[in-house]
Amino acid sequence: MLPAKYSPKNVESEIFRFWKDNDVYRKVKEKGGRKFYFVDGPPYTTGRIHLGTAWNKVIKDTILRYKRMMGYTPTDTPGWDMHGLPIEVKVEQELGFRTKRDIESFGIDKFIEKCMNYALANKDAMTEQFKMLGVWMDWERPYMTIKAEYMNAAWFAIKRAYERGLLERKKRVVNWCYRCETALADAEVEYWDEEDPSIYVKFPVKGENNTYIVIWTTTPWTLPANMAVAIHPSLEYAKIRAVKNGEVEYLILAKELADSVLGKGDYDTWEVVETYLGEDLEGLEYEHPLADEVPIQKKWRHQVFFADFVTAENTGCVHIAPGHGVEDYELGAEKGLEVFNPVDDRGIYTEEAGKYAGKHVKEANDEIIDDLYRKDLLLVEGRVVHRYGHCWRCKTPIIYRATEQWFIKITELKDEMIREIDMVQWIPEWAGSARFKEWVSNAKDWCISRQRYWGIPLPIWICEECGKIRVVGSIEEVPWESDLDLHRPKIDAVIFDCECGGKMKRVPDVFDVWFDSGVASWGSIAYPLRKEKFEELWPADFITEGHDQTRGWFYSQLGTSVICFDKAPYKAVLMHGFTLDEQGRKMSKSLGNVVEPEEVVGQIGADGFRLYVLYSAPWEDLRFSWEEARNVNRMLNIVWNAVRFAYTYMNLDNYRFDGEMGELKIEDRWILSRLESFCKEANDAMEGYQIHRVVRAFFEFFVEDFSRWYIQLIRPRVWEERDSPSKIAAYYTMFRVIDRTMRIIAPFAPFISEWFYQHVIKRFRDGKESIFLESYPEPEIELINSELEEAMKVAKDVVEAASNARNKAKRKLRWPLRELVVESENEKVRKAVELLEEIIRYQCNVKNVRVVTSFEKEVVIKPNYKVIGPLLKDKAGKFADYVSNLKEIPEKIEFEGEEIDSREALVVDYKLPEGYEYADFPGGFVYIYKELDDELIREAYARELIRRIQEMRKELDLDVEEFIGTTVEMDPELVEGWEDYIKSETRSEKLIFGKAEGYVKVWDIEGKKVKIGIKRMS
RNA sequence: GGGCCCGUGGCUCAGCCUGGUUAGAGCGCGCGCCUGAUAAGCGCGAGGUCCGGGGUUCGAACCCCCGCGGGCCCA
Repeated sequence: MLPAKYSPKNVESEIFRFWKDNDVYRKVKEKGGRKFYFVDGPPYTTGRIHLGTAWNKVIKDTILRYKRMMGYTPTDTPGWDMHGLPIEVKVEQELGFRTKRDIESFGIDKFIEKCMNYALANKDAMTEQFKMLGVWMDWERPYMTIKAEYMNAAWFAIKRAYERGLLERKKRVVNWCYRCETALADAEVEYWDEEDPSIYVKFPVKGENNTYIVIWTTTPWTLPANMAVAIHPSLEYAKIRAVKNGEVEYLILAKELADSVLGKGDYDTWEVVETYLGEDLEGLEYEHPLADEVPIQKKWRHQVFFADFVTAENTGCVHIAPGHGVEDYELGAEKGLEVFNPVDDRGIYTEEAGKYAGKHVKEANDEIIDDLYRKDLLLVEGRVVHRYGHCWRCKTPIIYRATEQWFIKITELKDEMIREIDMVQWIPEWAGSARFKEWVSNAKDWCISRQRYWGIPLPIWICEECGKIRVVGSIEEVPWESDLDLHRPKIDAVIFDCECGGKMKRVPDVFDVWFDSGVASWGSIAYPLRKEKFEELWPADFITEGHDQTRGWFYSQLGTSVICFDKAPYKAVLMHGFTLDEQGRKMSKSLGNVVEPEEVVGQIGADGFRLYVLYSAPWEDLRFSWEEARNVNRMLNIVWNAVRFAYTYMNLDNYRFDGEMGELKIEDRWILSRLESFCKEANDAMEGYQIHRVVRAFFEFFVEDFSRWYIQLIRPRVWEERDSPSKIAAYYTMFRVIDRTMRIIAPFAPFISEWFYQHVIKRFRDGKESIFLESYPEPEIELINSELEEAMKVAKDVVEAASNARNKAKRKLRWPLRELVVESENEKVRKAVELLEEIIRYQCNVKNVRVVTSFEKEVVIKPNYKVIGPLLKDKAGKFADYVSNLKEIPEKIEFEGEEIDSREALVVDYKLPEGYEYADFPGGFVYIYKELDDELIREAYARELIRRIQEMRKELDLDVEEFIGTTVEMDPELVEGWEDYIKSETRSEKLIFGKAEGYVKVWDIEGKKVKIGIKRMS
């Protein structure tokens, strides 16, 4: 016997042990087959997996297992993204560090060691979590971004970029984190709402008294670096005469914005005295508002320029600081402005900032506002809530700073990248054609340098004497012994001799971590250090990641790959969604709505977890719901029960699956057809990576068709004689269904399918060591009989309708009825009912089934009181009289001068011949004859009796085959003629009407007291 | 301001690409039923302006356009 209840825990621990003890994973891998290059997007080694990463790996594992069963040997090297700021920040926190100086004095070597150990420990912890989900990857041999052979892949790429003229060192405004003291890529900036100062500042126009250009800013700290004002050439500007406390001043700003701006200040009156287009203002000079505080500003001329990016917002005049803004910088470059940046790495003003030197920019805001106020250059001061960028790891607000950085000129590669996007199969299609293309076409040059420690060192050496650059493209050009010794500070000690006789030193920067993972498609197979695999496999056949990777890994890989090979590194990309909580919110610690994968697995098992996450469309966000997760578990329980049913009887009969079909009955042919239809659906869906369709089809087939319908139909057949051809057919059919279905669903639910393979499938036929050494079933199309499938649908509908009619007639199913009539004008329906008449008769518990095109019933038209009541009030009664004379529904009703919609006001009922009840179904109507005669009642009583004896047998915990003696205290006439039936159904050797003996219970059958006694015979 | 996605009973979601009976499922709710797969299971019922508005079409949840609401990303 199989365990009565499905216990995921027991199933999983047994299978884990089985796989481990027998080294199954290795055997499956060694089976060999066609190549399939899968690249794992490396999760960052945070130490814990969350629902999203768990979902991600489950999708991957399902695809890999499917591919293996399809005869491929997919690469299944898991990856780990191990460098970067997040780990540095963690280690810094652990050590209580606040700045880079703390790290330097602690020792970079020791710091790096800490980071490495931290990353490695996290990797190990996460590996265990992934294993728990049943993910079969080569955990012993992962690829890691910290390995020399991997770092080599990044060096190779940067060298290629350099050779192609795509690597550039330039001063640019970058996102800067002053806590981490490093540049950040756009992808590393996270936006959320924050409150900042919002100030309107008056810039004095040169040579004119009391005349000002008005600008607006949320970053007062950038004003010391102001170099210009930008306006839009075709926007209308105005000079406003404004009066405050009797004093007059003139303000220049966009005309349409004047009232709203002036209204904020404390002016008494104002009026437009002059208007001009932006272009008339070009070249207008002004004095820097903080020229006294920042003396160096007196060196430069300040004037007004055009810029297209100016919009009619705020004042229409934009403060330009080329050292602190991307657009500012670009405008500055165009107009030849100085890139003035008086802020250092830590966000502290340098000496150049004059009076503000030594202050932190965020602290200087207030002082600058005060100074402006004191000088009467502050029109108004307020606060504003707006979206502002933050360092995505340490959450510090970023600032913009012009610094020297290393860039990849993505802008020159865009066309090629976009062309390559079209060569890739995207699932869903819009992930590539819309979302990713949009991102790439807006991409800017990629800043790849970081002023940090824990990362792949930039392999760029510069001569201190002549400035010559050497980009190293292979680790073989530098001394290295072990896997892990290419990090800082060791690599910093490598010095080359320059042709000029000078010394070449390495640029101290490390790579942006996105560059690390960007080279995964060859780094993971150690190219170019080793070449064979690359030549055989590249590019990847398939990758899958969440939609956040549009700007992440999909992008970084495409960029590096186009640089190195002019080609996309992947052929197919499945983009999946995000996991959210039930309300659709992000899961976060602060909201307290985080659900841990272990928690889910603990409740419903790994198979349950997997099927739950694979149940909905992968590209949609997944709102996690415990309710739904448990529901999947319930369905698995039905699967368990269905298999257990089959097993129980096949086992009892020592069944052997040898291809002998016996005599297949129509329901057998039906479920075998459905099996192949399901199999076809699964195969088709998997080819298009429509994973959820397989899971849905599986439950539909196995729970709905096999368990709820087929097994109900064949229950009597498993009690037939051992060599009965009909029973053999049932066994053959059930076995085939289970065998094939388990193999189809194995990639999705590996534990339960392996368990059934070991305990059920191999019990009745020879097999392989593991289900994963079997091949994935391909549909046998010739067994599909769509007409029969259609017909069975009709039969099911009829049975449902009959059940409905019984409900109305208050006739429970145990009570047999004389007749069931199906009324339909549809030829297909009639044929189906005739074909499956026996099934309908048995399922509906009726003696006779009849099909007619038209049943003798009378149409009765009644008023719909719900509608006409409120409408006609006291006239409703009169209306009812009027309606009672109608023979058919008229199009329109004119009643007492009112026009009434007949569809709303009338309801149709049918008057049936005496004794019938009806219900409708999609093909027509079903009628049952509900009257009982003595013969039916005797049968009904017999069944009532049987049912109770069965329950008593169970209460005594009797074996199914055990014989009993039964004594019943009731009028024997009630079941006359059914004695043998009762005896055989209940395995009673004797049935005596007399004093109840043995295990005795008193029952109430339809109001009659009946005492039943049973006892064991042996 | 831009791009993408989403909006279907109280809840979670299929269906939409490829238009075609009366729009489905599960959960929840109400009423029943069944029972040697059984601390399960099954049926029936109530509950839907398929976000709104226009268009294309003989026909739109589905295709197109314009809105509204939500999410993500970008500015």
